[in-house]
Amino acid sequence: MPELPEVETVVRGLLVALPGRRILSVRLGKTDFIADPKLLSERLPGSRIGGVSRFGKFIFVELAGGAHAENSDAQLHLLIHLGMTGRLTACAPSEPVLPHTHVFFALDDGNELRFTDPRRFGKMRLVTDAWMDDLRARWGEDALAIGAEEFAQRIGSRSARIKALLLDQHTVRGIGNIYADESLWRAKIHPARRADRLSAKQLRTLHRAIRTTLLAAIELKGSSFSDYVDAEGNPGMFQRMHRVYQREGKGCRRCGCAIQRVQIAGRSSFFCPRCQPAPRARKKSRARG
DNA sequence: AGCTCTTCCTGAAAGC
DNA sequence: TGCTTTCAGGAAGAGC
Repeated sequence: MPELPEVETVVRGLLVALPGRRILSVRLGKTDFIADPKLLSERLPGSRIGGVSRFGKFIFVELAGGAHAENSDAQLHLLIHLGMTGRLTACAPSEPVLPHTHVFFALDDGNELRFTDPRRFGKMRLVTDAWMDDLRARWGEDALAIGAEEFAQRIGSRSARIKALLLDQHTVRGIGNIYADESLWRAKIHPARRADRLSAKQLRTLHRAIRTTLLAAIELKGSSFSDYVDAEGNPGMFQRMHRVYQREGKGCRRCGCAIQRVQIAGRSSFFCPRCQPAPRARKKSRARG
């Protein structure tokens, strides 16, 4: 399940293989996850790849030129989301093709960029600079870029449960189920707590916990459970460091108490019942005086 | 408006 | 053993 650290790892790998390369041809398999497959095969051939960067869980591949590129306003770039099982790898064309590989880009150095995605929760589309500007302006800030103050501002006034907000990409971009649980455990905050009932100190602690967790995961090249691999096809190592995720019934690494699991926002949420105390139900307007 | 639930998809794992 | 059922999850869209 690629979240921010996994996507960051893929991008770092692609930065070695892609910038400066020209896309010679495009070959497509299933295309129901591509916004406009015809546009993709028409416009990409001839494009030169510039930078590769990450925004939340999106991979942004900057392009220059390409077929029918009359003016720079119409320059299209490639936006890719790995969804849950997406893999983006650069390799020799002679490498065996994994099942569910739906996109092949032939590159001018003889290598091939492939997109593999069994579940096809991934997304691929060509976007203009204006489209990207709009995305950056209207959607959440990247989880590693956001400051403590803006984080508290975006989160602190909301009545939704904190876990649901961390998963909502319109609030903060890049956090998924694994790193939401790991960050909340680190910050000692129960996933079902209402965001607007967290103290300012807890919001600061959570902001820091998210940064620490994400940066540590990037160091270890992400978490691999089922499908995730980096751009070279290697798994990450952070899953060995997980404190709560997928550890139901096992001992909390801080206090030894058995990790519990609840459903929040339709997702399994793992937490320590002792370190992360449950929210207490407030009684409505009890008669005073 | 804001929040939560449902849906998409496939393969691994659990259940019978 | 082999089939069926359940579950996992990102994010859009529906529903409340």
